Amino acid sequence: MHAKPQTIALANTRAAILDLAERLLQEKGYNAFSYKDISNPLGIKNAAVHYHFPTKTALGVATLRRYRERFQEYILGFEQSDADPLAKLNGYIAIQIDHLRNGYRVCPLGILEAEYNTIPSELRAEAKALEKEIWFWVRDTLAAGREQNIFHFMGTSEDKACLIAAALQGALQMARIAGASSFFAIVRQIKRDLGLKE
Amino acid sequence: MHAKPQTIALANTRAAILDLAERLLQEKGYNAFSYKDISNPLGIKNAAVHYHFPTKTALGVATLRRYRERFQEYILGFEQSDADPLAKLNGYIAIQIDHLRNGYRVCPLGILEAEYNTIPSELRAEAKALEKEIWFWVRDTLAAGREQNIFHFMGTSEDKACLIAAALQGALQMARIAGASSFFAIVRQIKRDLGLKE
DNA sequence: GTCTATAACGTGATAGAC
DNA sequence: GTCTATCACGTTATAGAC
Repeated sequence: MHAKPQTIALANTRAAILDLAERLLQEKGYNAFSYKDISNPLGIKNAAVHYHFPTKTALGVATLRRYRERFQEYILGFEQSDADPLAKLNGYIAIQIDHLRNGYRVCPLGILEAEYNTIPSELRAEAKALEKEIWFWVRDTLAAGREQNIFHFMGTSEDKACLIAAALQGALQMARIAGASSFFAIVRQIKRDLGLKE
Repeated sequence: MHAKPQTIALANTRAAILDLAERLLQEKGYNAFSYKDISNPLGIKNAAVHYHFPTKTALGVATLRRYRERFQEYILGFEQSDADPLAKLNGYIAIQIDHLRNGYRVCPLGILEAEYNTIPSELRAEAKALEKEIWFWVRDTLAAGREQNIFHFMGTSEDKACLIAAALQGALQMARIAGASSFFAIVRQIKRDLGLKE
């Protein structure tokens, strides 16, 4: 039996498009990237991109969904290894640091929230789903950490999860203007406000 | 002596354009609003907008500069009335609540940071100036509040100012997806983490 | 699957009349 | 100061050949 080269080629191109779309989304925003920004670097034509993703909305949705699935796998890894809450928090922060170091990308959520009134409803729905998952996970991690006397804070873990998620999202954006040091200042302060040792 | 009607007319149109541009900037972002979005509601033609602001860059810069000057006047009012640090912090939060209640607008800084890689350098410079002013003022307010035993927190007021500024910025954005309640959750938590009574 | 070619539209911007 | 008219360009998207 022979392998099916065309199927492989499809998967590769598709994945390459999604990789680039994800990067462009985080670097420039949904409105500010075009099919040309995708087809040119890949050495293909915009019609080829349309073959894989008929509309820009479909491309955006697929990009965000893949990002979300990757996040799910990431946190699943923590559950399977019985990681402690601090390791989980550090893991979430590590994702943001990765974005920061990778060309000052911002969280896709932050971009889509900023552009919220101008993006298609399908994209909004995907963003909502991602936001919910992140928030649930941060909240549970904070609650578990407090129960184990690792984190110390006043108020509900719901409120604290909102604060930390929003602060990290804002931190990545702020870093574009104020530099990477402002991002790390925020991470330091988040940890102090959880009663963690420096 | 007669008044000069044409001068007054100019000032009115100019101000009306800036009002609308500011709203559009905070609601849709810099890239997503057009001259048509401005001229149509005002009942004028796009050429008239170009008369007052030759380029979109000039319009964006003027919009942001006026926002910054208003902020300067706002904090000057606090200095002249010898307001205490808590009143100042609440004043800053009140600006954000005003944005939230006014059609889920976000902080202009947040929008411009998200679009940072796609906006003209003149706009970036204006955003930097605004960011600096806000940060200095929040930092000084936090430091004074700690000295007066009103605020209580670990770490430097520099770090804490970064955290609070980023969190409020992220809170306005998050509210678009998660609703206004998530914004107020973050405000509550910020105050708790400053050792303020509920 | 990818190409060429093109459609249909919106954009920022300008020239010149009033 | 505002208008009409127009330009040059970039955008998403489609039809049909290969």
